[in-house]
Amino acid sequence: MNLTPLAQDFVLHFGEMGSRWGINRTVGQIYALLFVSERPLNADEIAEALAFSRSNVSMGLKELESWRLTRLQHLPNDRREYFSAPDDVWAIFRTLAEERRKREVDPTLSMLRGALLETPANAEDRFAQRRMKEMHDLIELVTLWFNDVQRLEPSTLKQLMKMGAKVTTLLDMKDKLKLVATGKSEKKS
Amino acid sequence: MNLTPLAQDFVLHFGEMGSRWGINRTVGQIYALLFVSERPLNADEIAEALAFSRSNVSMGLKELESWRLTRLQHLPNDRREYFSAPDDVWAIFRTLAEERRKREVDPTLSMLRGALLETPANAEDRFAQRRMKEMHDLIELVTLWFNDVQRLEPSTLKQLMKMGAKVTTLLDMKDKLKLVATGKSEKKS
DNA sequence: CTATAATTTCAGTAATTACTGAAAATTCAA
DNA sequence: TTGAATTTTCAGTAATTACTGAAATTATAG
Repeated sequence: MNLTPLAQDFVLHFGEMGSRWGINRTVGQIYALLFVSERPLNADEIAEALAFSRSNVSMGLKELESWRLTRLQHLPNDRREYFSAPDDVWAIFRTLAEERRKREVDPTLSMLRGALLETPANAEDRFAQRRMKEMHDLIELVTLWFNDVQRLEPSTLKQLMKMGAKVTTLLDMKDKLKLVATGKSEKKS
Repeated sequence: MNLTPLAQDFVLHFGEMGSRWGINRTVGQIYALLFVSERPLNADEIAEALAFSRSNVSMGLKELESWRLTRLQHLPNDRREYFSAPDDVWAIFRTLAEERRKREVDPTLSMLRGALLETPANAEDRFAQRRMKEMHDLIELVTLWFNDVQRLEPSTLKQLMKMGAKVTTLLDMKDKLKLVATGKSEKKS
């Protein structure tokens, strides 16, 4: 199996990017390869295409499985395992986000909650706790929001994102309607 | 300068988290320390508090400066430089996101655009390009959206996030109003 | 079962990244 | 200017992380 220059570039770029996001370079490359590959690949094909040892590929695939980012299947009359990336790019990003939340965000939130329950030893601690509270509240807000919107239909989500900051016009509209309904006149901002 | 157990835990946790997000552990610790510190700190204080060499702190602070995450100031009658984290947690997250976009997302988008302009060598390339297009479009959509909403007032943003998926009710409302305005009756979904 | 194909594990090694101390460079008060 | 204080640089080393090949394990066709 030989990579075309096009696939080559993509794979190398994602290896690089992966390593900037705390993902092992080879794992990034393996996933990039699966992502652009039309048919599922077995470990030997991956090893050959990327020139990694078979054992390295095995570990990389294990890692990807632990992130729930791969699909595993079997082909008729072939004992080997074939791997692929999900068809839906949105699903991939969502899984990645969910998994990072579980591994990094949730533990951080509980560390912060624990710290906020401690009795501050002095003025510095009191200040530190105030800061931790700010961080906790921000992370929690974003997490809850994310949890909420990730359940939306991708089409709805796309529609919302395309509106961007214009969603605020909807907020304004809502407020105006409310004012009309209650018979109050609009306030000046 | 001696860290209380409270600050200690926080600092160690963020060192750990940093390293999972592609940020050097000591840089994460330095920033965590600045974040929970009420007054700005100089490099020697940081080095002592975290038991790093002075040169390591120097490099860490340089790194943080390159991310635009620190404020640098001088105290009266003191030649040393004092560092602090911005007061506003939202601002910190926004800066981090902006900087990551500049360093990782934008280069990825241009790599993808370049790849999409190439003439595919074969069927595999054609498929790969289709996948890259999907990824490109998703990243672009999210980036534009982010760019858009980050300009909102933090209070507006908070209000929107608290609504979460309920923003869709606003969308529905908008659609209904439009239908009323154009004299059409509501369709069944 | 048995033989073989496929996968995983893991100890050893390679490669990378992080850190230090010493020296160089810079800054600034006098 | 000068020289002490401060910061930065960087070569060398330490620590960590990644990778490999050989051996062990697991799976399955016959």
